[in-house]
Amino acid sequence: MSKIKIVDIFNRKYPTGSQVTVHGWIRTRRDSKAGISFLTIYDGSCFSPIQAVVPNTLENYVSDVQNLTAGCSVKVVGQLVESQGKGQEFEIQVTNIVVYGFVEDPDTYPISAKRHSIEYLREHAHLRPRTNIIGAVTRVRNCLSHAIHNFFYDNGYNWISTPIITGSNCEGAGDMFRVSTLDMENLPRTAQGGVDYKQDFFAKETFLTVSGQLNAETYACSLSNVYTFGPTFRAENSHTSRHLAEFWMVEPEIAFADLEDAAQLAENLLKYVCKAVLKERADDMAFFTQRIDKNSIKRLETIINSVFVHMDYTDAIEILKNCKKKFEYPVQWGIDLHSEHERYLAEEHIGAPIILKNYPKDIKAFYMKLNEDGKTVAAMDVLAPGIGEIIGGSQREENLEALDKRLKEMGLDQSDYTWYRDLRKYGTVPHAGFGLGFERLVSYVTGVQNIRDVIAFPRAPGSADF
RNA sequence: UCCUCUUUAGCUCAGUUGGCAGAGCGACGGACUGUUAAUCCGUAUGUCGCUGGUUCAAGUCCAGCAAGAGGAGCCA
Repeated sequence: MSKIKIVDIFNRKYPTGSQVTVHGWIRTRRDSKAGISFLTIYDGSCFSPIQAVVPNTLENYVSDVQNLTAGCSVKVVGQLVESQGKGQEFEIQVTNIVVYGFVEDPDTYPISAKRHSIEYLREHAHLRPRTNIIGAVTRVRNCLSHAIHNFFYDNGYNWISTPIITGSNCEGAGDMFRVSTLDMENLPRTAQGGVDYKQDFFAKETFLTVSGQLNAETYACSLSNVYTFGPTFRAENSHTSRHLAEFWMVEPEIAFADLEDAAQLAENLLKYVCKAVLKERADDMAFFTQRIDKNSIKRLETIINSVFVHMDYTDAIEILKNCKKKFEYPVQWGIDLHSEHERYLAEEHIGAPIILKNYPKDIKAFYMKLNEDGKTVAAMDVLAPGIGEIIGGSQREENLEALDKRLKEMGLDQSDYTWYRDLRKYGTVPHAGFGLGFERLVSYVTGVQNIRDVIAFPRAPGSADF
């Protein structure tokens, strides 16, 4: 008698006739007057639940089995057999059942067997992993996460755990959360009346990171190929279906590489992880396709089988100018593209992910490599239909003189970037990288439209429950 | 931060011209059944988001507030 995972039953790890023990939770109970009850039990190991057939001859049939409702936790022991009924391959003929926990007041149990709105589930974030949809999202997310690590490991990348707490407030990617142990009710003051951060824990102002890129660059400039994969924090008041205050980001950084290398890496990575999901989570993807978004599987196949379209910003502007579509924001060279423009390019003009490259320098960050035209930088965005920017990256400016010029142009202080500038002083190399929003990837892959439903406990402005 | 929409039973939602608070599902009780989101019969369930106003009368009209959702901006 072995304690097993339900997934291994469907993987035929145990021959029919085996004695098995399954631990899990009740999805539904159906009683038959033939003297048996049918339980569907899930343990999270795969999408499908297992059916357990419980005879009324068990001594706790009336006291326990007859009182089982959705959400009760049980152990069932019995023989694995081919199902006598239609609808499932296998079932367990139960000889012993133990109830660990009943559901107190089933009438008010928030997760009934019926369908709930995704917003309702979000308000019960501690119970929603019990649902089909969040269970499936969780397994796909896990699969994507492992696929990312596998991809980089197989290609010789080192995973760098860059710091969560940063003393640099010049990472340049948005508003930051302050990290402090100072007593907010009684702040220490300098002689000038400002807050005296010398008395704070790190003896300076500190924040939560908005990007691991600058730190990752230091390791790329010695280990050649590295990546970070960790939490990222942005204190922006964004109230949309694709922003979180706390999210996970994948940031590869490659040395002796240019923008084209980074673009190729992005394409290879996306194709690799999509293949992994199709192969390893076919059950969950079938569910998403059936119930959430009928294009879920097709979308992955499109990514895998297509060559990503590359397009220069300058050409994109021409396409937008010459297309018949009316935009709210007028198009001209030099503007930052708006959602409506990116959507048109990815969804209508191409209909697949598109890599936009070489943006005007004035709308991009200081560290991006200035192109020979002197007007554009070697930046790229990967735009996915339906979700927008899923990857943003660039070749980095490796020339110290050019970097300093850009810092000055943008009103930034050289002295804040001492260690970053050192990389250009001592054996500088051309290098490039990008950031992939992990939750945006999970959202895109599953078809679950709100990013708050693809992370366990979403943090957003005005919302940090659980 | 701006614009739009939503808020009625445990859940999903109807509620007409201002006139007795409704349905489906779930829960509970029963019937039936190797069942499949079972089916059939029955029962109970309400601060109509909150506060104020108009009216003989407000779920419905008006004002304010709150929460949620979608879009914009910012970005991943």
